[in-house]
Amino acid sequence: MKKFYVTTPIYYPSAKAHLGHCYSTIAADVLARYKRMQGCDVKFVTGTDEHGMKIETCAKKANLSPIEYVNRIVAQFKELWKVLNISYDVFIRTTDDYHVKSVQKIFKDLYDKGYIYKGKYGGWYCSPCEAFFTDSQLVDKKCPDCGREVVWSEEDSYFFKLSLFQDRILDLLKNSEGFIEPVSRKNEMIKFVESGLQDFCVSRSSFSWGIPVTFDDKHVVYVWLDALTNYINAIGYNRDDEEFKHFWPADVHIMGKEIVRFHSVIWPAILMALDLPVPKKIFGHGWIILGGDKMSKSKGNVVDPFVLCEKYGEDALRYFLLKEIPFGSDGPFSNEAFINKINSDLANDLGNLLSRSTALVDKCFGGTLLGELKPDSDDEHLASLVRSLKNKVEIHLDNLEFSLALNEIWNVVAECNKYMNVCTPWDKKRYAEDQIRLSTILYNVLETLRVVSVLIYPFMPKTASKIQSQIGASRKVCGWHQSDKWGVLDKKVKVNRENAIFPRLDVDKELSYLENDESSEDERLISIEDFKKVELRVVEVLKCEKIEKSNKLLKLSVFDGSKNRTIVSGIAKYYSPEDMVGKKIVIVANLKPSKIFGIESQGMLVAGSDGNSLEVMEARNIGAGSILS
RNA sequence: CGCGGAGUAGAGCAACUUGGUAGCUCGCAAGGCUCAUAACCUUGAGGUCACGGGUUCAAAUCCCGUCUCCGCAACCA
Repeated sequence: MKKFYVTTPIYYPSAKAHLGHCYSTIAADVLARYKRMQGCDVKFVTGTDEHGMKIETCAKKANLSPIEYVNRIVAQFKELWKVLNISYDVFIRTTDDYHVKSVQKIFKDLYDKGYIYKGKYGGWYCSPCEAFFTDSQLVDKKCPDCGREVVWSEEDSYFFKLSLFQDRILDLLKNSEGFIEPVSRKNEMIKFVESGLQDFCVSRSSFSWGIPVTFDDKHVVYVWLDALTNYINAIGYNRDDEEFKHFWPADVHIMGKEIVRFHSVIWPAILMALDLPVPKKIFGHGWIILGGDKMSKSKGNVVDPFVLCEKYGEDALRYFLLKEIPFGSDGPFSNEAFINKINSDLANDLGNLLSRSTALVDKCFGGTLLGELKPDSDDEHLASLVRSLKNKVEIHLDNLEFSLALNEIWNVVAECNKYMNVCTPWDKKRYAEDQIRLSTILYNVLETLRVVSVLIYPFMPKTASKIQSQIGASRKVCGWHQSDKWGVLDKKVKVNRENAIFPRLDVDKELSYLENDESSEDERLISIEDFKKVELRVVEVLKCEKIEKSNKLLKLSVFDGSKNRTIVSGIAKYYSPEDMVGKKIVIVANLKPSKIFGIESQGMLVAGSDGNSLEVMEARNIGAGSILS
């Protein structure tokens, strides 16, 4: 059986996953599903790159250990992939034990072979930010983050001898057909390599959140040797030789164009140093541009993939990203374009085709076709288009031309809608004498839908199976290899008409929901009277304990100025009981008491959360019992 | 002169390598149909192809220059 190994980058969990992460991952998922359908032995790897100073800093800010911090964000990534129906085989974390061990061994091996040596790394250091910057990063010779003075500083570092590989890399870039795609990026990389490669730093001693260098405990492995080697470690390098040899080299690494350089220069050099083959293809896709006034106004957080999936289904998002933006070029995302695309392509074209055809089968034949066919010359055009569709889709998918593949499929959908308009199967007079012909027309439409459903499966798995269930196509006629056959569907097929697979959306309504514009803002405004109804009171925490069997809940005893109250709050993930005792915090004092986990909670504490971290509002200098206004 | 990409109908894009009446999708307008999710089908309106110059019988397409926008500039994850 042929193997196929596809990867996404491993993402940096310093903040929530965004649309760009979704884009790479969805593309990789489509390929993985496509190859599995074809019968390949597929390995699809994604994961997270969890080390580095930035994580260390973010964790400190959130008052967490680095591992606690990344655990939390990694959980969000995984949740998002679940929501998006991503069928990865391996989720590798650079904190995984097997990865850590392998990186240490790789580091040592390269050191022993002489590809890694000890040197000095210099940079502009900003001590409040604890960060190094290069000359070019400085803004007015000051720290680009905080604007303060920086000082030149040097530290010992291990370096990888990238310079040694210049000729071999250049040869690879120039002479390996299809190694970097799209080709425009290839020329860029060649220019870059020709300008001369310098050794790069592979260890740091200025922070500690990383994989320790086994033979020099001051140092941790820095970035690329840690991150890039995930691609071999995930499939068993230094651990499971058989598995590794089966899947390596990767068939394609998918990534955003900004990291093509590291994958096409540094990564092959590392592999060469390890005497391993280089990957077959590096594909650098374009970026999703978030434009438009409304979007930038609220800084892009309007585009929350979780919200989009929940509201419109993951298939709609998967479709939109791959259909609208040619893979390789940049393309815009806007809520408006997204909603419009759902309406035009998914509701009007595909959804409506399914709806009108199954409705007619119900109406004319009580849901079950006659079981006899009477072909006509009208059918030939449609049939031949359908038969040749699989081949076109495969060519485009093999070239990672997702949008072109979808174009071909939607051409057939449009052609099928035309076919119905020409054949007018709703015309009772026309077919009064010829029910078999009528049945045949509807059969042809369902057969087209069967093929379409199979071919869109990699893109929209859930939609594909919805269509198959509605047209009564059994699993055994929905294999990939049956998608270039015409007439496979049972001739006496019984349809199961159900709700619209993509209900038409009201654009204005959806936009105001998604963007919270003025009109809906009015409804959110409250009067001062409304506000005065809320009694905010400072209380002092006397006792605090974890509630047994719950993950999130703490039980607090507080003094509100006149009496003690019990408050149950879902902050256990962020605060330990010891943290809370003695704190003066703000509560909503006149909230109706309610029972949580069997305990009556007499108020609600006020806390702020950005989704990643949570902070309880404190009132340090106001006495317990004070009312806030 | 650091490197590279882009500027084409209201919007988003294609055509540029291999010069020859500017295509697609959405939107808009008119008509058809009425099975269907006010969906489907047909037709139409709308562009001096960023600007200036050059080569040519002929340039969005080749050459030179100008302007504007956007990435990259290596040790940033």
